[in-house]
Amino acid sequence: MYKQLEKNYDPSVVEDRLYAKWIEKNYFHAEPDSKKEPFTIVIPPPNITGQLHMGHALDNAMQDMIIRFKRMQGYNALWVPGTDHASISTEVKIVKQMAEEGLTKEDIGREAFLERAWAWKKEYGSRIINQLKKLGSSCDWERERFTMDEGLSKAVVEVFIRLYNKGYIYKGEKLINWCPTCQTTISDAEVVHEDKEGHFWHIKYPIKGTDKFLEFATTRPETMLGDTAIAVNPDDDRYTDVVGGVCVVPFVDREIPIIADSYVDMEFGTGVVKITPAHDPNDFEVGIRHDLPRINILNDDGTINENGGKFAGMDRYEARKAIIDELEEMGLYIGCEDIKHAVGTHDRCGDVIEPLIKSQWFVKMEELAKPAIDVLKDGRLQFIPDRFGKTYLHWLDNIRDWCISRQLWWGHRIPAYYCDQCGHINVAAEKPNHCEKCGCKSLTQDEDSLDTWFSSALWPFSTLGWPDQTEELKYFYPTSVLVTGYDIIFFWVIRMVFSGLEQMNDVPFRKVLIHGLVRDNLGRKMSKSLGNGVDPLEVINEVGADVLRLTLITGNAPGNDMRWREEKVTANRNFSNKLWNATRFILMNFKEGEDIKCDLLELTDSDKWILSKVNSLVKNVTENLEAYELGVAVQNTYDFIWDEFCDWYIEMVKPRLYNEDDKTRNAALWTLKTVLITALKLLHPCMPFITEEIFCSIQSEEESIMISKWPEYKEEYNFTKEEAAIELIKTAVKNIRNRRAEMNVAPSKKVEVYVGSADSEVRKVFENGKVFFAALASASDVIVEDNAEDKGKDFVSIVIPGGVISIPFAELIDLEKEIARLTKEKEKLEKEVERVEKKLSNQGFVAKAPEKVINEERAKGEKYKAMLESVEKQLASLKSM
RNA sequence: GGGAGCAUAGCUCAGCUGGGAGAGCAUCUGCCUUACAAGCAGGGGGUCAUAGGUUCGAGCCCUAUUGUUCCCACCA
Repeated sequence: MYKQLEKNYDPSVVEDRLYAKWIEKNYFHAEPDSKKEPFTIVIPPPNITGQLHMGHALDNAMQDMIIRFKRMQGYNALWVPGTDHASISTEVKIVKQMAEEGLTKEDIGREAFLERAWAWKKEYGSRIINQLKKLGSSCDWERERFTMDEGLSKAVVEVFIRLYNKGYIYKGEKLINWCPTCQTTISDAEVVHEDKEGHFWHIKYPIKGTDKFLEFATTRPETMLGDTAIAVNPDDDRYTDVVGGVCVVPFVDREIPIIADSYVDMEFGTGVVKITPAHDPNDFEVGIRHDLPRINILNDDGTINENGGKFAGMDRYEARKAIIDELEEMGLYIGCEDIKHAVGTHDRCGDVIEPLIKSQWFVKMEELAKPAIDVLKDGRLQFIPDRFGKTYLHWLDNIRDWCISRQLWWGHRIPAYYCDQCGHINVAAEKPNHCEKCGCKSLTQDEDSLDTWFSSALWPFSTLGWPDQTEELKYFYPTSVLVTGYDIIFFWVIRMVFSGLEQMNDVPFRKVLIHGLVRDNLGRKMSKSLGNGVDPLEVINEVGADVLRLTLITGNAPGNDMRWREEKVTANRNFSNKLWNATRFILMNFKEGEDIKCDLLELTDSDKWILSKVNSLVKNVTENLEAYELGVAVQNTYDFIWDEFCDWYIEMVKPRLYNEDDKTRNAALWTLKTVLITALKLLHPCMPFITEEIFCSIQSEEESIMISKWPEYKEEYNFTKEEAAIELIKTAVKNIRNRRAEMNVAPSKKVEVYVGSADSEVRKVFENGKVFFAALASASDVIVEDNAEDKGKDFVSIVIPGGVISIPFAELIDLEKEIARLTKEKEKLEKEVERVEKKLSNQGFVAKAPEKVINEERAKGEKYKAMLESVEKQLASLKSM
């Protein structure tokens, strides 16, 4: 009936075995079922290029914890897994791989390239999935999806067409972010502004027809090759006479107007700004206002193009230097100052982004953003913690159109077909036979592909079958909660929200649980370049997934970053060891075929105490999990198991277990088992493996803890009186241990302990708890008596609430020390009494504080007064010796 | 320039709607007590950043200040 446990718990063996069992039993799978309430999570799909790092481990540990909790609670819990094609990352990897063979994309062509990419996906795409399994993730693997699989690609095309037909997607010539390294456009969200050391070059342009100059400063001198105006503020008296004049751009000898525009800040620098509409967002706007030409001076690889005259062909930085050199020779260079300024860089490759004008595809955001703002404001969407809602709103309030086309091959190709005859754009799921405008049969598909995030934006509904109206979609959408890091709100969360609202007319998820970053032990970001990353798989190999998960879940609040500390791992490993050994101990005491059914009436005070404790814990943990306070929930379970259950209850129960004749032995066994199973269930969502292993060893009715019923708070397990009784005994035990330690009494020395109290209730408590009280207090015998008077010089006395404990330590007593100790005790109690009395004599307190608080204070006051009286008596008696 | 977070024991961090300051690690003392030395028992250590305010009562709410971290932003 009961399987004895191995001496040591070996996660490396157990975890794989149990995971295989869960898979085999199909526990992770969920089907629509109108009789049950759904609870859905979609995984933030990891990149197929990715390897599991601590961020993934945290994110997925949290999701698994939530989904396991909900599954046990009786929800129809579905966790949809999958991966993202990660267009840029993957393409870069494949290009690199080809480069080693001396090949380029152009060499092999689009089709062959895509073949390679799919082969790559096939080989590496499952890697991170297997790593998620090692973590214990209870995803429904039958529903695993990939952003480029057939169904999801269909969804992408469908959304593109719908948005295009509504006018939300358009193609236009705009200033975009260009990455010269990756040779593609990127969205605003992918540009990170980094403070970099740079130079501020002061230059002057000659004013045509005069011998005067206009002086200005720039951080990018090479852009002067594309200057089409020079601007001053209309209110700037210094320049009123030159406005309307013309400057000459050196090298290219272009004549450009001197214009007045309020965008120019008079206070800054010389109050003169060169205008390059083709390479600067502000200048672009100025250019529109003044109808200026836009001259692009850059090639896609970041070199200067033919518009750069003699500098054509040079790299942008090379040209920068050459221009300064030549300006100096021409006497147009004034000087240079070192400055620190924000430079836009590509988040993937780190290269400096060049703003330039290209014809690209955009999603018009204004209309789409509105409902996304509304759902947060009206509470249909909620961030945990709340504050991230502000980040979300701020971004949406300032949103600009989303550039979705990428000059990449790996991804969803834009479903737009240009008529070779009339140039009309035909947007359709399949290549049309003829142009819808002119009927011409020759059409060419757009070469570009879509931003990776365009497909992941659809993830919450595309994975459930959309655009088909599947049962899954109807049942599981909207999903319940999205778990992700704060660094991904802009990229993904926002785009899923407006996409869900637009296509499904409902939020994609009701809640967004935000977590922070896992940093190294010095608080630095884990990064490849620093080499400070901790590999979660190594941690799993060493201590198991349970301990990894426990370490990630505990000790930090939602949304906050956490530090990875080796000591914490060790402490948590020790906890799992503690749990294992506690179970071993319990199982050792069960006998084959023993009946452990038990009536509540058979329970002792201590049984009721721990039952009552675990009952409160059930309530507490459930509430915390429901509020997504995962760390608090687990911490409370941890504390309960270690402190209350192991350190106190098991110790209390030992004498009963060791004594075959003890009539309450069965009650003890029943309580041990009941409490342990309850605690295991509470711990299961966080530590799925060890709890399953123990659960299956200690009881035989159910086949798995993960499909067992989540414990519920039961009023009949609420034993307030017994709780108080045991707390009193604990106080007595602690005091006795303390005194013994202070007096250096060897733990092996056992002496009688007298408990004196005038209160029959108190006497009853100690009578009832005599057996374990003796064991815990190293007593050879416990004598409970109604005499609470001091026992004189042969005894050490300890005052506890409601009574006095006396221990015969005559030979150990140092009268002076004892008097000093009691005097200190007396002073302490006097202070307490004073504090309570002050509080109770405060009219405001008595009038306004809740009754419960006042009563508690009164009770404390009485308790302390009685104890003080007792201490005073003792002191007097000692002093008289 | 705008916004947010953090500041609690030597270290790393909890502290849920305001009712007498907690954990882990570290440290000191004593224990191989038949589940666990990856353990047990006991101790020391905090005017909860500073200054005001609200309240009967503030680590928690409000205001300001200091330090620190992060996010957003087109000052050339």
